[in-house]
Amino acid sequence: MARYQVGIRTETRILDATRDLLAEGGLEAATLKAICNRAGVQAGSFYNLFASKEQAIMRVARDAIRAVDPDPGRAGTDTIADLVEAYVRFVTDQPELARIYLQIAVSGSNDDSVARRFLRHHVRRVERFADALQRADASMTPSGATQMAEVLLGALDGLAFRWVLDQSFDFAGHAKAAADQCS
Amino acid sequence: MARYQVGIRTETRILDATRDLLAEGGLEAATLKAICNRAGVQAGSFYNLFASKEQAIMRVARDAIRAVDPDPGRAGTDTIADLVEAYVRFVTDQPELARIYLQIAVSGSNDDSVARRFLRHHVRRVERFADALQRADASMTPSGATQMAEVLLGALDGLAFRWVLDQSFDFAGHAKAAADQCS
DNA sequence: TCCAAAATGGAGTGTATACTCAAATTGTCG
DNA sequence: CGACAATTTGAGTATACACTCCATTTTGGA
Repeated sequence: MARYQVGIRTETRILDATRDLLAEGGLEAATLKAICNRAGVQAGSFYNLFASKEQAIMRVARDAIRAVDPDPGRAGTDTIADLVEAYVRFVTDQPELARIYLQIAVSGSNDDSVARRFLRHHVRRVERFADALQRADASMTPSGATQMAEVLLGALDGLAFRWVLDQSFDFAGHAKAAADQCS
Repeated sequence: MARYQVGIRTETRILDATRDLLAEGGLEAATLKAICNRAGVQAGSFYNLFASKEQAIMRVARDAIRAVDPDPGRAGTDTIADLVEAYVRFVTDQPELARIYLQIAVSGSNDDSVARRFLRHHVRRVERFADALQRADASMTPSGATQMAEVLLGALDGLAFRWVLDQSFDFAGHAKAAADQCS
């Protein structure tokens, strides 16, 4: 029952290929054939390791979602500026991953586990932002901080969306402006 | 070359069918077969009127995008609250269209005219918002108003995105909170 | 060294899709 | 009416796709 090394290597090759294809051409480019070609593998091998194409894509997407979160080790100590900067860096460093993030979230997958996963991460981020807001301004009520965090994160998402459509947009500058409005 | 009435009627039937299908099941539900079935038309008739399926969808999407804009007749007189309310109403009244709006914009379509169209409308809306902001606070510089309008619209887009994923989210309330932060 | 489990190749299946075309039908106008 | 263009039909084409099957090869532990 123990897995062979070669199988594990093949798995990572497939995941790498999937990630690359998603980054280059979005969901539509990530066909089974394209994935197998790029991974240097035949369909049979793919299905020896993954139950479906979607499963491979979800593995990649899950990692992308995780990457949006700033360093979890610093939770409870980071400022709003830190958190915003981490978000901006993720989006600008990995624009295609950011697009995939949006694309999958909005694609109305038959399997809504995707949406739920996104939401879980979103909620966690909101908490982190709200925490930072409250540390900066002790007079803020918890629910007020949460609401403001939702708005700020919404703004970041929306500005990222806009930047994905038009990369000449000054995403970082507007993100900072959004953060400044919360002080 | 003059068009017969019957052809015009068929065209609207096809567009109605397309709109309904998009509203009910998103892009994935709007297959050629489904559109033709619902319109009571054969594939040949469809292609007598439209060059491609995408063309029909774009016609519907274009109208939907237009609908996001509040009454153009009141441009120059409406308040931020008016504009935000119009946005909220569009999203909550037509959730599927809002999803398609996001879906098409982010899909990295082979034809980037879609993205450009979205951007054009976005820029127009930003101007409208910036105008309202400046009317409310004359001390605001034009570029400051534009930046704030971008942030506010970004927040609305982001909050709408969140609402599309989780319709129990209080979109209207947070949208109002975002608007209030701009006063 | 042996062998069962794991991995692989690759042809093949089934299905859904957008789209075409020649022929038949229908609408308009002189 | 009669001619002719606009429209419609519906069977048909081409293609892309995810996925299966299974004989063969490779792996790694006993």
